[in-house]
Amino acid sequence: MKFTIRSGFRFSRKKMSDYIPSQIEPKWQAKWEADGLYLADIDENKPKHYALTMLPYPSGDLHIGHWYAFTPSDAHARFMRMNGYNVLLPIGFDAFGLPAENAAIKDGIHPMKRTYQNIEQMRKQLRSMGAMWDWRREAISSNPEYYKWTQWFFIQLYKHGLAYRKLSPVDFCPHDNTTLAREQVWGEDRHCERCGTPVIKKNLAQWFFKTTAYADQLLNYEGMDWPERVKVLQTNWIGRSEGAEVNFPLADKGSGITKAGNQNPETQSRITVFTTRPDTLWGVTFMVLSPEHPLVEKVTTPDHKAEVDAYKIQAARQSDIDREAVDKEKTGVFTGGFAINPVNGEKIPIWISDYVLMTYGTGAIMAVPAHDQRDFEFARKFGIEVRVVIQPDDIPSLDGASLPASVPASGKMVNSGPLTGTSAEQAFRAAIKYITEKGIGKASVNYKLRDWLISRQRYWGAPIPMIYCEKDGWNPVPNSDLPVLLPEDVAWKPTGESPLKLHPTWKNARCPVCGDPAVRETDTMDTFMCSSWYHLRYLSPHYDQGPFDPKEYDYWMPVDTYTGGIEHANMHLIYTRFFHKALRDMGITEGPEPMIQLRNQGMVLGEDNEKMSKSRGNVVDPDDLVARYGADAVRAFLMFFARWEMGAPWNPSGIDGTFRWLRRVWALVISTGQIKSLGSFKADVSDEETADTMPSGSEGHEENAQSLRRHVHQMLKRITRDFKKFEFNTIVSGLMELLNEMYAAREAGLTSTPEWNEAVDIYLRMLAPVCPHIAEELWEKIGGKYSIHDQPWPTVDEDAAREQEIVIPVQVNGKLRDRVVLPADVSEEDIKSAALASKIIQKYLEGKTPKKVIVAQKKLVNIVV
RNA sequence: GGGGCGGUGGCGGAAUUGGCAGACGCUGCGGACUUAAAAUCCGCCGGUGGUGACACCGUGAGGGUUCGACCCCCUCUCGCCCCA
Repeated sequence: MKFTIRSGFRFSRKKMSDYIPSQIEPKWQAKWEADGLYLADIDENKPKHYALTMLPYPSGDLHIGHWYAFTPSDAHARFMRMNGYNVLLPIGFDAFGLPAENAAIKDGIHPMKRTYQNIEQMRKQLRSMGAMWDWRREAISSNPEYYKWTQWFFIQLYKHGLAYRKLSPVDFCPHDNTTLAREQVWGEDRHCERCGTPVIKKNLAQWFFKTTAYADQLLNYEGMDWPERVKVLQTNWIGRSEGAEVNFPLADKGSGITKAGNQNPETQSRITVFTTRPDTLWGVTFMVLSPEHPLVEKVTTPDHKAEVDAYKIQAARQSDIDREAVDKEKTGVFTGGFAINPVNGEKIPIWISDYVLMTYGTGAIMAVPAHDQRDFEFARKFGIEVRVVIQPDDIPSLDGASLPASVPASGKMVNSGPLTGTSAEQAFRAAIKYITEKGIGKASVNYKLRDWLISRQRYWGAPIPMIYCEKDGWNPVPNSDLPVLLPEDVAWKPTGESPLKLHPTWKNARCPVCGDPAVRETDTMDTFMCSSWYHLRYLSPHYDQGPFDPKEYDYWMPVDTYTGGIEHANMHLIYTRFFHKALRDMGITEGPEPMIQLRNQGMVLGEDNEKMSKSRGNVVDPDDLVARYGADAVRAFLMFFARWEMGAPWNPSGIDGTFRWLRRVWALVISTGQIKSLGSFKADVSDEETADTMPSGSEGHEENAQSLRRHVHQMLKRITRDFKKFEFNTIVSGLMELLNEMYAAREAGLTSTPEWNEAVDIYLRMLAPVCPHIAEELWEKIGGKYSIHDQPWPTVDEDAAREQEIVIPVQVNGKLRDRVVLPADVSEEDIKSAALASKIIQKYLEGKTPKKVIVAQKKLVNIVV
């Protein structure tokens, strides 16, 4: 059953081996592994490249999203490897965390058992990707050898004054009597996920890291090749604003029903506010405290107590986002108390409202309704005076009583004591100077960034290594006692309390200072703590003299390329930067930043354009795809089907095209490259022997061979550029395009030329990072030296890539009318005359003399008539 | 309300950043091969008019700058994300 196609090329389909990924992929994966092909060891003779992808959580099933994150990152790492870098691409697991524990509460399987089962399963799935991970460096954050150092870092932060304990409000379910993590609070009414009871805020003593101490440093992105939008997200999240703190004394210090307790009488008799607009101090007509503010009790008069208490309960149930929404109807109650405006001595009422958050600034505001929209709405709703202190230049004199909305803050100051008459811009500085001199306030910088709350009332995390003694207070566990191991014999009663707290003996310890009986902290650490330093643990996951081997650190750090989802911009990526800077100040790490280059991938959505989820039934299973199309096709399709940083909805039939492409690659190389060893031509074409070795043929034949070579080198240039830019979709489309050219070249009978051999050679090397298995297999089949992944990236021959002829589009009045073909070295003058000489162009000119002829380099001619 | 990103054929997306819009792929249509189907191969595929060469229109809408705008500027609009 033989057949012939036009070129005279003959083959028997029965004899030709088909492209069957399942026959080649596991084979090569096993060989690469056995040969240690991807093990990355320190090599001072090569430039290093540390390629890092965000640490996956071992959910137990590899998601298409993992493939989307990992395989292009792997392709880029492979590209760097072929470019002569000693590349480290590690992998591991962010193995602590809530899901395993919640599942345990449901079905009784121990989180540890489940986690390690999941890891086993995911290792298998990950291996099917054919990525170049160095598995020796696998790090698992729930291993004691890992979390020992997580705890050690906690202690270092504590010793350097960057970890502290304080009361903080958390979401609390009054029915289950437990605190809840943010993701356990559901719905608009914010109810408990387990019992449906609306949650309240409750103050609990918890551990914090002083991220705010590094707020200004975190705003500096010097030398960081990070996407602009991530920097913007972080800048907004850190939210630096300059302003002033101003003290408002209480009008009647004796009144109120508080038990002042042991609190400082000074701070008990005044309200401190943070304002970004100290210039509007004379326009203050009331004050608002957050319902949780400690002074609320003190300022509230007995006749307002019932109302205030009721409001506090209601406010505690809402989320901060709901509370601050500008378009939300304002609510609040009057406390009955008054404060004194320190700049003019006026007595102003103190209200409470949920639009003031305890977590921003000081939890209290001075309200200037004329120049702040939220204050304005509040004042109008409750009939409070609106007083204009800034008169915009272009509007007639404003009257607070009739103002329809707050007015923007530029113009001249009015009704503002010493500031009256100055411009609003100058008034900002003048006001700060004034309050500083009078001793009623000072310049201040406020950040939206808060200190990082790391306590979790949970079992499956690294125990916080602190011990409390009645006599000596809180002290860190001595280094020699690290790690503080998690007990395995824990009860899974869904009490909501930390199982560590309920364990009969675990919390009992000796005070490291006096040796008396003491108790351990039973909370565990936020898993973001584990992921803040995993890039360091990868360097030496079993090292026991410290968190990492300094030799490895010196060689590999910093991370050169970090890839992952943009959703981590405000959490993980800020925490890890903070961590690095804190460690640097302790002399543990070096350099300003842990990760030089960051690239984000988007998200693969379901066919229905929705986020993939089991409940929606739109989940794409990568294992099924691999079984059907092979890992190479899945990899290539994920790189091809969308712009990587954008992501896109899944297209179920698109992968067919990618598979067809690989089959065409296979068929072409098998049928034409079978063949001789590569000895007959140098992949490295720099020694230019191609012209001599070319078989004699017709002129056209030679021309076609040159044209093939030109296409190959032009594409090599494009693909090299696109790899550097992480533009994977055009890498794959470029490879498809070049394959089409090669099919045409085969039709033209070029398969026995050196140019053809070079084309196949370069093609496979360009394919190798994208589809490592098929490239390796075909490389072997054409007699290439194992492994293709040890081959250098091909070099562009600029001369070969250069066009001999150029096609110049010619426009008349901006409309394309003709094209002229000219030698590549033509002068602009000749382009002009050729364009004008064109018959078609002549027709459009209708004998008129052009007003202007624009020759845009060698790109285009535009004739204006 | 503020900030960011985006809107290009039936679909995903290209366009070397101001110079031929729609590369590459999917879907669809037509053809070859086949007893037939699958697979494969070849061709067509933004819209309107025309048998046709061709003409006009066309990158969310409107305006501007420019010889020339998917690209730069202004106004608006829709979608997604972040912060309020």
